[in-house]
Amino acid sequence: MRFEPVKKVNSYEIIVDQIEEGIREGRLHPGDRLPGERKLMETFSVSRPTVREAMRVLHATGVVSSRAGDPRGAEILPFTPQALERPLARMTHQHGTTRAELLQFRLLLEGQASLLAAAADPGEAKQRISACAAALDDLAHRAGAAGAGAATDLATEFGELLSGFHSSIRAASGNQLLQVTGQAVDEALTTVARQRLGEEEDVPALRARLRRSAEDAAILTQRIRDGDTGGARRTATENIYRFYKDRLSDLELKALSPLVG
Amino acid sequence: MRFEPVKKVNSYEIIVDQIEEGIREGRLHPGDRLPGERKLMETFSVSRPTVREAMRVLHATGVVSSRAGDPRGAEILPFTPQALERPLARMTHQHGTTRAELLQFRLLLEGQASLLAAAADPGEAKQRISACAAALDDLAHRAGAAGAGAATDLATEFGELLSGFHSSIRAASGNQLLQVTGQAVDEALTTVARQRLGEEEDVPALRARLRRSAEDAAILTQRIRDGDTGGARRTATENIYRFYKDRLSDLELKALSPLVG
DNA sequence: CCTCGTCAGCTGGTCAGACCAGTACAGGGA
DNA sequence: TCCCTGTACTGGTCTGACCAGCTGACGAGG
Repeated sequence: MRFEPVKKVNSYEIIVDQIEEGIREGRLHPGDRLPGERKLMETFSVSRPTVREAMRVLHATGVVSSRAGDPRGAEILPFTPQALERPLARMTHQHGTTRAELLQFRLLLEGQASLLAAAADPGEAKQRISACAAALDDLAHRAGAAGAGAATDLATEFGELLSGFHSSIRAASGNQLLQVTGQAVDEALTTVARQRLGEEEDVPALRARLRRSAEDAAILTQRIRDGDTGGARRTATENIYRFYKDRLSDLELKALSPLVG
Repeated sequence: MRFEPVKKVNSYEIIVDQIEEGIREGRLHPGDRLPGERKLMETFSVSRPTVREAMRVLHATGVVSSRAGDPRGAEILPFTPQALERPLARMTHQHGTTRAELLQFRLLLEGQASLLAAAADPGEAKQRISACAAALDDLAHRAGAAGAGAATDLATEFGELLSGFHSSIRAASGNQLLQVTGQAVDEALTTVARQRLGEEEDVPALRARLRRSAEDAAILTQRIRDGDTGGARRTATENIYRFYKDRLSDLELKALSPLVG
């Protein structure tokens, strides 16, 4: 006979589980309202602090939102990628995850996202990719012609457009997991690594890089529109690899190289 | 002049942020102990319920663990993949993520993990892959010869070994993000989809599938040991694809096919 | 000397009751 | 009709209390 270790279940966990189960099973939908705390303490037969601890957990994990004074009670929120970012960021910092691993994972995801996007049926999602690529191209021309604006502003706008381009590819892949995970990794990288990358860069170099990225994006877009799955994957990984090539250590590049080509 | 929207920060969030920041910046390490709640309410100048709400959040997200009566206070935990499983599972259920997407994501991750494992230097991690493949082979032979045991027991042991095999590959990839994400998706799939898959299966069919999986694992192991990155990726995806081929709808298979080969 | 049961002093878990600031909404004033 | 205000709630926070459980020290027994 086998025994099981005694696991004590705190009261708040029971409440959290019941509410999350209600959401999972479709009895509670985003936008629905939970009863007030004083009502909940009756239905669960616990005191208000216990109810509050449960609500705190649901609040902190992005399941519900509540405002003081709102007589409609806490609102059930739709899922957000942000819910994944917290643990991802924690893992990155605490678990000894290096920047190289983060980049490697990103390269891997973007490559597969491009492949799936190429395999997907043409439609609105693919048009958004083209629009994002066009916006990048537009910025590249504007920056080259006018030459106005500080380097940091240009770099920021550039980064946002590039991020949006990749986001549109992930969206076109048709896989929400890929989409959300990619977004979380993307933002984690922004937070973690941006300060050490591309800070000290003069304007001409930035413009050159911008032009190159715009061209790369155009090529990748074409591959995806052509439905060239293998080519899209290869182009996406090569683009990102080249993007980082001059600014990473040999050790970090070595981690990325197996995924290229 | 630009104004910012008023964001009300609850007291507990300040405490949570401070503790998480301490962990991020290396002032608090896993295994360290936090002061008791009554001590914390002094240092943060708040009441005990507020401290408790903060501790609840940290407890629920797997950052700390606490037991009643322990005078050493709450313990800071190391990061666990389980922290990602919660939001992943929630996303799967609530955000309309289908089983096809989950499988697609898994196929994608396992393929890339095998590629990276093949690219990695030989070492202890690769030996563990061989050991897991050998264990699968052993079970296949034992099941074929003795024929004892119920089908469910056999299926359970089979599933655990196969899961361990894939886990060892992810570990050998050298990327913790890949490892953790893969594990989370794996377990999410187990929870979500197992009841609808492989339930009604007779023993001979199960044995045949077991033998096939053991052979597949052996081939994949060889590719990884040979350092054949492309071959490892292809073999891994094909194996998983064939594993599911007879038990999924055409629509689901169509989602997987772009990743195969 | 070592082992083991006992017990005090703490811990976290839970409760009851209270006050305050903030919100929604109905009803009265313009 | 519109705006304003009051009211009756809400959640946020605090105080104070009790209980069950753990740890570690102490002392009885070997």
